[in-house]
Amino acid sequence: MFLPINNMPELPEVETIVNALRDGRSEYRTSVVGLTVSGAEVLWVKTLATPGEEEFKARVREQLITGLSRRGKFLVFSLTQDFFLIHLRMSGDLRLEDREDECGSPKPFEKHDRLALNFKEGSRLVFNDTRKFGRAWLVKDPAEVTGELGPEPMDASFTAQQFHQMLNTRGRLLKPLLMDQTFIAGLGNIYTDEALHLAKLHPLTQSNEISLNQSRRLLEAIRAVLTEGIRRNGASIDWVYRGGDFQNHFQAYGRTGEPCPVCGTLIERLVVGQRGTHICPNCQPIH
DNA sequence: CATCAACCCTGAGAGC
DNA sequence: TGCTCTCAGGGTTGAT
Repeated sequence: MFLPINNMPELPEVETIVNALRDGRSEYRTSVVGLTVSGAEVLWVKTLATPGEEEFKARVREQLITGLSRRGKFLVFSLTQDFFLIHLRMSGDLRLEDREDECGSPKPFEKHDRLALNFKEGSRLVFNDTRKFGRAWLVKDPAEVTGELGPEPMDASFTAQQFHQMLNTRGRLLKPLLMDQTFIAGLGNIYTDEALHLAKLHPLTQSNEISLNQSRRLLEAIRAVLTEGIRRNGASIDWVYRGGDFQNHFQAYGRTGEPCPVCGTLIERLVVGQRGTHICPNCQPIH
């Protein structure tokens, strides 16, 4: 059975990293908020989406990190003059570490390190990304990057009625639509499969055939799996995000051929929208 | 507007 | 053992 070695950060993983990095918890011993950038190092130029390397290095210098938040799967660092955004994509990860070891000699970069912000305080934030899919932006307005994103699923002002309306005004297959970041922000392959299983909906259902009750159930399921992901990460970021036994908690994702925890029927794998998809054929019948 | 395939990459695992 | 081949993943882009 295929199990991800990589992080595959979705909304809960990004939320966990943002909270830990902002509050100086878990492996991040201090907060990044309050640190001042003294310089930047670009180890893989394509990781930097915008601006170009030289402008980035010049512009980011002397800026103070005043805040850190999340929008969809993007980390959004507020700086004195700009916003610095990071998308971890498949394999991205962030380290906050001292630039020197115990002996006072410069700490070398690790394999797959792509980008680093050095701080006046002596530490650095390193973006490590094995598969090079991750990206970073330095922009005046975060909307330049996140402007097209759909609503935040955990936003309390986002209602089932709105969700139902959105589903019904599009004629799309349910799973690809949920993974479309301009439709709703933050869901990836894992949490989409989990939410559909919990809501007892088939991924190939037409979005405009979803009833108000099903929309309500689906939104509740999305919130439940995201909340569970956040809660578990919050309880134990290291083993969750670093790939411990977190997959044991999934009901459908990655469990091809294993019994559905609800009814015992064997989980099946299909491909929907070019993505590996896991369903219980009994709990999630095609309508 | 919706769908689909190619692309960006690496490393794990299979087959030989 | 070591080689080659296939495949997984999120999101962007361009064709239909």
